[in-house]
Amino acid sequence: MLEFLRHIETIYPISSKSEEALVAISKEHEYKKGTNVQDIGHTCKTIYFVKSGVVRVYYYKDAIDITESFEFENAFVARAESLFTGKPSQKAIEAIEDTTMIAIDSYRLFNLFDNHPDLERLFRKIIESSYVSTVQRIESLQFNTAEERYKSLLKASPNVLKRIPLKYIASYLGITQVSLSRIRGAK
Amino acid sequence: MLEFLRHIETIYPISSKSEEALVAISKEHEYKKGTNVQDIGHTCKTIYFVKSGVVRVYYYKDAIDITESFEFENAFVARAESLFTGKPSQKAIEAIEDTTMIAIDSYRLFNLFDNHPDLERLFRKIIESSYVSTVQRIESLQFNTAEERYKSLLKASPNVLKRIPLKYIASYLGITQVSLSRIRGAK
DNA sequence: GTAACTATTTATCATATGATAAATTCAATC
DNA sequence: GATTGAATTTATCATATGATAAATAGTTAC
Repeated sequence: MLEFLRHIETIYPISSKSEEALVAISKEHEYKKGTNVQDIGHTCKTIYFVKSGVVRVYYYKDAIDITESFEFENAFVARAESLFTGKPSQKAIEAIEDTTMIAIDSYRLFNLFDNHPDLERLFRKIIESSYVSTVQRIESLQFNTAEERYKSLLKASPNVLKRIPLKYIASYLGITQVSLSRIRGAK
Repeated sequence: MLEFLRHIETIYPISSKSEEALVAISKEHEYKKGTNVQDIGHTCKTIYFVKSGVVRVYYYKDAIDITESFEFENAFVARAESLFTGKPSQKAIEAIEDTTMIAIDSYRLFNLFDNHPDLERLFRKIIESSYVSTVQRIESLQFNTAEERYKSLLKASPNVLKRIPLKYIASYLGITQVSLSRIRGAK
């Protein structure tokens, strides 16, 4: 749990009482490569923190597997559209490597907010930065070519390329696996 | 200000003291059709609430005007990437119709959060739902065709079509104006 | 109400990406 | 370490969308 608390401190430092309360509703879990952390159709009641490994969020469009996002060490993952609305999610979370995650019970977390305003602030800030990166992603999908998107991903997160199968990267970029391969080949 | 407070109540009801504090840092402004509410290069220190009218957020890519989003009555607008990072924004906000907005001073708002946790919760919820819609927009840009995107926009917000010039809708959908015209014509 | 300007449509041609299939490389399992 | 299956690349053809230009429709300002 120490890494978890250390990472949180870089976002927004919270009191030791709040730390204790947060730890009390959090549990560490391990997932083998290739297994689902959460399944499609399940209502999201957990916010995860990736301690080690990588996960992806994916869904199906016309029976085709589409990767919505990746999350590496020291990042939070949840299926916001289900977490914040209470509806079943159309997405799944899968471990791409053997992954250790810290699972935070969202129901109990939201209840903590009443007596721990610093926790609410922490999670507000987490959502804020997720929001900012999501908006940037829209810009990239709106008018950049597939090649531009690939190159800026490569520049921004070279580790993605090293640790993630290309087929997942392709759908993340909004193109087919074959197209991505062609773009890489073109040099 | 009444509509403003009434709308807020539908998101998360706040105490009357918090209402007062919020009103104290908010001001009503009017913008003529076609004028910029905020310019490119300006650091965003204001959160706007659209009372009447429509605005769009836009930026330039290779000297081409791209509309990132529209906001109608009873919606909040801000340039998050600047507001939350303190950096100058690469985007502008423009009134598409004569528009009345309520401008909330973000610096003073964030300071209020310490003594008004209900205000912080309100704005956390506002960001949460913005985040959810942004993620849905990514899905639509990731693997839907231009025609699918146009049709679902038409279905989801028929008023967009009525009140927004097509050239703005085109770039919002990630296509050129000419392509959008073709898609509409194809019928 | 006309002139000037802007928005939208239509047409033509070019190109990036999709779809499909096959070949190759890589990885996992016994 | 050979076999099997999965991931990636390569090739071919089809198509949606881009780029450009010109025509038409609609709006604004005097």
